[in-house]
Amino acid sequence: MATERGRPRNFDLDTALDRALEVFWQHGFQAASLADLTSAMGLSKPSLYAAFGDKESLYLKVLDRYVVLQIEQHTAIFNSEPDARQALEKFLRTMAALLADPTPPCGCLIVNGMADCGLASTPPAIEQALRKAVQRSEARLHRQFVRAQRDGQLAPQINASDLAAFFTSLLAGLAVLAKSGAKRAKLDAVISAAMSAWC
Amino acid sequence: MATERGRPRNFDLDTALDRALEVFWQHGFQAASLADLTSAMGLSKPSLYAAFGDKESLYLKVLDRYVVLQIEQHTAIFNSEPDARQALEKFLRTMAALLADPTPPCGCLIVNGMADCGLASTPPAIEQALRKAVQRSEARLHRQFVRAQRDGQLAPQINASDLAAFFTSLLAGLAVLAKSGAKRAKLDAVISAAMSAWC
DNA sequence: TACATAATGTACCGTTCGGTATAATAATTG
DNA sequence: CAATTATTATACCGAACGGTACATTATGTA
Repeated sequence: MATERGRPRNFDLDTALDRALEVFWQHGFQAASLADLTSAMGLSKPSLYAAFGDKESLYLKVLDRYVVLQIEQHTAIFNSEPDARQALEKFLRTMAALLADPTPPCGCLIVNGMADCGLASTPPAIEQALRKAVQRSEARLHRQFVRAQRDGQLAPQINASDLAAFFTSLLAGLAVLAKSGAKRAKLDAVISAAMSAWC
Repeated sequence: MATERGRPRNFDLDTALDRALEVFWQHGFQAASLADLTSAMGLSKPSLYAAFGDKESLYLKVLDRYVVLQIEQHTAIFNSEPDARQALEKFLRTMAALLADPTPPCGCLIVNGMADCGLASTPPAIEQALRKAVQRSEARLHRQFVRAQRDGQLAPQINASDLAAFFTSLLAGLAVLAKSGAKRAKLDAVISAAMSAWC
């Protein structure tokens, strides 16, 4: 039989993950309690454990989903604008608008989580996954810049890796600045200053 | 009598605060337990409460001390170099070296704490103090840039406020990048790219 | 209908948390 | 040497935590 045996679960895995994403995004791994999670996801603790494992395992699934969605969004923006420099600026300003939006969740899940990486506070697997998430985001920018250089839209003497690191750092800085209460105008001013690194 | 009555405390307030600073720096406000704090500070819970109040009050004292020490350090670096642009770069590279140092505490206390600002996770007073700490740090840079313009070392058409916001964002980004495992060479590359915003 | 399977709600476990009452101890004043 | 005053250590409190055992209920197959 290809059909599932027994009682099927009456909730959707992905939507439940999205609810969990919101909770972790707002509270972080530590501060998000199982009560918060089960309440937001609309299921009981045993159901949560049966479907996603323990809290750490759930966070890792949520983080992976976040990165995938994020990369897709970035790619869509880059593809919507043929001029490489304008595409980057459009990408940055879109991110700034999202970060400056005061309605939760605020900031960036990865940046928020990275701050909690310390001693015993965060499981090693989570720290590792967060580091990899930053690398994935930076690699996405790197690919974009290499392509721009190949297309002659970015000066060849510029180091694409360094530029990717710079703009990754910029995004993280914008996320922190936004959480500190900076309005969108300030983030846009920062972006304008940063764009001078392009050429 | 000007002398204190009763048994004097047999520990130093400032050194105890420094120990608490290390603990909060590594673990953040939430994850730092009273057991961690009393152990590192070398005093019992009642002594801690008598001297510093509750955990939130202690954190606020620690944060204020951190900001004061930080601003002093920044000022010392700026004063050690007459050329404004070189002073800024020296300042940034010194910060990068500290951030990239793998021996704990890692990152920036303010940036780490800012990430935890969400819903019920962090007391409002702490969020407010963290925001103010970012503003203080940015104001320190702003003063430096205004002075540089007055001395003719920074182009007058540049907006000093925007530049201060940009380099504040850069510092936050460097702190996050460092926690994600970036080596000092990468941070230095980011700084080199960022310095193009100066002129 | 009867059985099998899996998800569900409830109640609970041990641990750790922040914070405090109590009692003993050490140091300064007269 | 007493008396005073504040610090100290121990033990404890209620609450919240992550995680789980158990019995129940709902859905599928035959």
